[in-house]
Amino acid sequence: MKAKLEEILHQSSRLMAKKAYHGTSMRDLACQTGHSVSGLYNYFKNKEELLYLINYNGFSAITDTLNRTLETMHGPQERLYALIYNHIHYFMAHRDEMKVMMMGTQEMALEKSRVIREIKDKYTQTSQEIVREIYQAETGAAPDKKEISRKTFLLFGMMNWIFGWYSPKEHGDTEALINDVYTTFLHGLSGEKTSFPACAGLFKK
Amino acid sequence: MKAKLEEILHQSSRLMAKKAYHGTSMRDLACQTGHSVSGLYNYFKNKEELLYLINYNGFSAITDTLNRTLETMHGPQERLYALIYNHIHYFMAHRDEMKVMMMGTQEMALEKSRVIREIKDKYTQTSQEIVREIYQAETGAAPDKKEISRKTFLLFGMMNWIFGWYSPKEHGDTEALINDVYTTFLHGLSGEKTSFPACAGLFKK
DNA sequence: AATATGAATGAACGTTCGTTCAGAAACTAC
DNA sequence: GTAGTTTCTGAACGAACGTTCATTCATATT
Repeated sequence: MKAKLEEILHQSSRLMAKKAYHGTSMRDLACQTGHSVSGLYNYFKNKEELLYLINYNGFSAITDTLNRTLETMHGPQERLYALIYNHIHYFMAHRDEMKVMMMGTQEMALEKSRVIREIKDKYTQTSQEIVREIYQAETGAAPDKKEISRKTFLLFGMMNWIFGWYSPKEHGDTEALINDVYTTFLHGLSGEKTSFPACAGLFKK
Repeated sequence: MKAKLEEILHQSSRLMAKKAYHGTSMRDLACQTGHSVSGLYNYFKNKEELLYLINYNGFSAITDTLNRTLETMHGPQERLYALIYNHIHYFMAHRDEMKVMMMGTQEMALEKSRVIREIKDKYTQTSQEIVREIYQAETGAAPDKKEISRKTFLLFGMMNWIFGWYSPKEHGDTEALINDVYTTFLHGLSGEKTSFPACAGLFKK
């Protein structure tokens, strides 16, 4: 009953990860899950709700495990590592769901997309807080709000883009990946600013 | 004539950036461009070709400007900065196109997707070469192929994810963003590896 | 003025879309 | 074995999809 919905959500993620939301038809999904088309509607109200449930379950899971982990960690570096470890490990175990979750909430009803946005905002806020703490701990300087925001999103970029290229065979195991992200971000954060004003002028708009 | 196709491609990017490929209908596009539905077919063979042209023009432009710029730059740091500057500036000026280009080539005919993949592969190769050079220059160590590959993709992640969050008002101007990416990656690359083996055990699978 | 050329159109084609619904099938409880 | 309940299904719905085509329109050439 509940397990069947979970299976439908997973298969739905597999299809939508390949062909996107509008490219995946209810008939495709019925074929993939072994149900009839009409039978699927016993488990959810409509197609749009599928997208919502995948997003809701995914983002809820990732924030829940992070918050539970952070309760026992208080050092800035450990907390940053926990954030990265949690994020990447979740997405490694749910790559199709991840891709669907990256697609945005455009196709959802307004109220549903607001629920998802709130979870994401809270996750972003937690992450920015961790980045702010470690910035202060590493540099001792007063953190600029815009800069913290930018750098947090750069971290997200490194982590979220993984689904587009990573394969263990070609790029090493997950631990190496996590360490690269952690090392890159930590040292990058505390590195002194280096600009190339002379260089920038060389490019024509 | 050619200008009208360019305009159609741009409007197509705008729509597809919002609603994805399958979510954008020929009728939507006709309405957006002011043409009739059938009139659009004077400018391209079919809908799938639209996706191809957006991708081809975009990736061609970005690689062409990069290659032209790299011809006059020989220092590893300058070359890295040029890569980042070129990538981010192009995507800032073509955000909708960028989003479409990130959607992948799943909906294209096989031969067309192969053309796109070849351009992307060459761009990746050039970037990896730059990263390899700077890794050697900064650390003096022999570069591990897998590590270079991973870190190059982390750089791409920081840059490609920008379209999902950046707004000048909230996160500062483009130059600050470019500098953050450059600084983060440069210092992150040469930073010594820091791992948390004790920490990793704290997480349950 | 007549003709040739390419651009643009409305109507229609056959498919496929998400969704519904009356009823069959399967399972429980008495 | 019968009645009640839940699970599932095939057929069908109207709407929207990408694409085609016989025309019309606009412009340029002779």
